[in-house]
Amino acid sequence: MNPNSPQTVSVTVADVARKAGVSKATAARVLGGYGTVSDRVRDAVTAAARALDYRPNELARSMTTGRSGTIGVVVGDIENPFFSLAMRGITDVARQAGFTVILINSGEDVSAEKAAIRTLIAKRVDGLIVSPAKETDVEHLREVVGSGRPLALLDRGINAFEVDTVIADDRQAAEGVTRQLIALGHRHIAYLTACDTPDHLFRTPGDINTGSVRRRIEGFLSTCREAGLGPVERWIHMGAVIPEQTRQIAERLLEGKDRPTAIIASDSVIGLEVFKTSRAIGLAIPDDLSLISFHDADWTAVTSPPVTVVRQPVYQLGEMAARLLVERLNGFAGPGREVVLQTEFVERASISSAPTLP
Amino acid sequence: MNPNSPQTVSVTVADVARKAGVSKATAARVLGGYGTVSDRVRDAVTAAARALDYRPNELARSMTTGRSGTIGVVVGDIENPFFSLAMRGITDVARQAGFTVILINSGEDVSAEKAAIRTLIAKRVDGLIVSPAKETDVEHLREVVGSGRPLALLDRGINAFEVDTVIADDRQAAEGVTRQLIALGHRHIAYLTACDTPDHLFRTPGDINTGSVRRRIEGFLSTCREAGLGPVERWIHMGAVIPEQTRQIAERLLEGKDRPTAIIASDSVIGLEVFKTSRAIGLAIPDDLSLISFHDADWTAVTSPPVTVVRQPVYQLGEMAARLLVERLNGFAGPGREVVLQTEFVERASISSAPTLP
DNA sequence: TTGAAAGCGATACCAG
DNA sequence: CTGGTATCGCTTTCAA
Repeated sequence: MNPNSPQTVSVTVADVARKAGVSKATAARVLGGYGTVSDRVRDAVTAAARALDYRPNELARSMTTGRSGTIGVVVGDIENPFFSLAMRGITDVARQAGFTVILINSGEDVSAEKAAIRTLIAKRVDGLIVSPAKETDVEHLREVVGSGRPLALLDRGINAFEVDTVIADDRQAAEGVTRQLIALGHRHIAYLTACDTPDHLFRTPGDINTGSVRRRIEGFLSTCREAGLGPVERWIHMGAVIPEQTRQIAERLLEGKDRPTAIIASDSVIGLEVFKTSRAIGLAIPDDLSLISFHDADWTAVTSPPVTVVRQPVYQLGEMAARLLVERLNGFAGPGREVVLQTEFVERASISSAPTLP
Repeated sequence: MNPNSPQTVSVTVADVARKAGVSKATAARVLGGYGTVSDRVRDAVTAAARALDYRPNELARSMTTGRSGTIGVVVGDIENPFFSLAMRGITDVARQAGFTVILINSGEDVSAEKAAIRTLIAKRVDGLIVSPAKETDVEHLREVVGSGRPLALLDRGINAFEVDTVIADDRQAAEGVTRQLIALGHRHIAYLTACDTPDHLFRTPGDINTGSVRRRIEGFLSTCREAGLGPVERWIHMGAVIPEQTRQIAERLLEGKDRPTAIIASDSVIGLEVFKTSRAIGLAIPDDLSLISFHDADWTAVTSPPVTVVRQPVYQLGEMAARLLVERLNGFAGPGREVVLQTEFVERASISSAPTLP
């Protein structure tokens, strides 16, 4: 058969074996690279395989070995630069370790996350990396570990049970920036996040389902309280899910009579929108308003003024999660590990001393 | 068995059948949702499945059906906002159509791309979406269609053989922006791209392996020539792969004696670096230098001045590629289709009349 | 070192 | 409507 002709039906080990004049088992041994075979036979089989353009069927292999060579990844939204960069870290490590990656977006929706995990288990992934949408609803994650598959959590931890977790030191980072703002004389600081509650009101950190954000808010609150500052719970504004909502929140905030002199944005998408809004309103950064954003997105360096940010080691977060998972896949069986990566405070020009308000 | 207990060995149709007191075939029919069964039996099997916490094994299913329910996607770099957004379009369509997505990064390297495709075929993906690193080296893509699997090309076409292709109207877009600059009096316009040749010198569009960029350059060149402008080939600068290289190119260009009065950046990463560099050098945009960038990245709207860009329908590019592929997967067998999506010229404030140079 | 044969977990055809 | 059985392509004992 012409090797270039469209190959409708795939050639199997049996075909190669026949052509090479050996048994199926022997052909499989050289094709699969296991067991021992004589050089003469190896050459014959290899030649036959090449002639027939043999392509191994990984599905069949997985059936018998029980390992699929794939890891499943569930993230909120691959379009988000945070996740796409973390994903790059994951895929790099995975490929190097010989694994392939199946990606599913949850859209930060728990039921979609559950469906995703079901699908991945059905596909018999060897392990999973998940960035859980909610820390309070984790039965499906428990099932994963129950199924015997290793699980690594990305950016958001679940204290409830023992799995490998990789997060950044969000709490300390939040404490640091808050302290900084307070030192500059700010007495009313707003914190904007995409997280939300049914009635859009913040009461306690327990209301926050996203671990990274909850830790930041805890740090923010405790630092404000230590400094004896006002009704800090009311300074936390939720529901900045899409730019339009963020804009509305920012407008209400900045045009109100008791406006904050500083804003902490929980991610770069929010930071960008706050930046735009304050400009639209005519407030000057940093003179009228100080702004600090989490996530060192590329645009933060080119605005006027450039934005002071908390740089998270996003690529490394993904890399480490994959590394921990691969270790498990290779047999490591110790207790769940929690890795906390350091953030970095990048000082630029969007914060200054608090203005003296009327 | 306690349903919460770690389930080391997976339960199969045979187990469910036994528990329900029916044959394997019958249990498989209700579990797989095919064939016909009586209500009584259906209930019994369903109950047994639930009690045993049965999880279907998609691998086994794929073995017999020959369909894996997965599509493979090979992109240059998922970290790049262009690809991550396109990927979002792909995954959205795929999920809705009941497919799952395996993602592999090629790093714009052809040999990695080849390996990726081998892997994906071994995993028996039902179809592939590829953004080919080089248009001149496509034997492996030919093999894909030879294997009987549908293939869709993203952002970069291969005229050589018939597959579905989705691109943007890069050529017209480039013509448009070039015409605009010429109308504003610019007589020396530079084009910066990440594409490269061994000696870093541009000679003909044939040197450009990335289809989208080649088409833009063709449009740029022909428009300049029509206007009777200078040594246009020398206005094309290659090798702006990483920010550092881009900076060097931009510095050399802007500090040279015959400096261009306008720059077209082939993507937003390059545009960002040109913006930074011109500011560092002390050239004012748009008075000293006009800048137009491809890709409407989010930062382009918040700089001072905001940057004029060519907006590409990136999400839709991915969406459409997936849509075409899914159609094939559902049996469509017509000839290869080429879909060209419209770009949009977003006029902001980074271009103006050419300055009168000394 | 090699071969025969038994799975892996589903689907699908053919009888009954 | 239900059951028996061959089959998918590969791995993996177990003997020879």
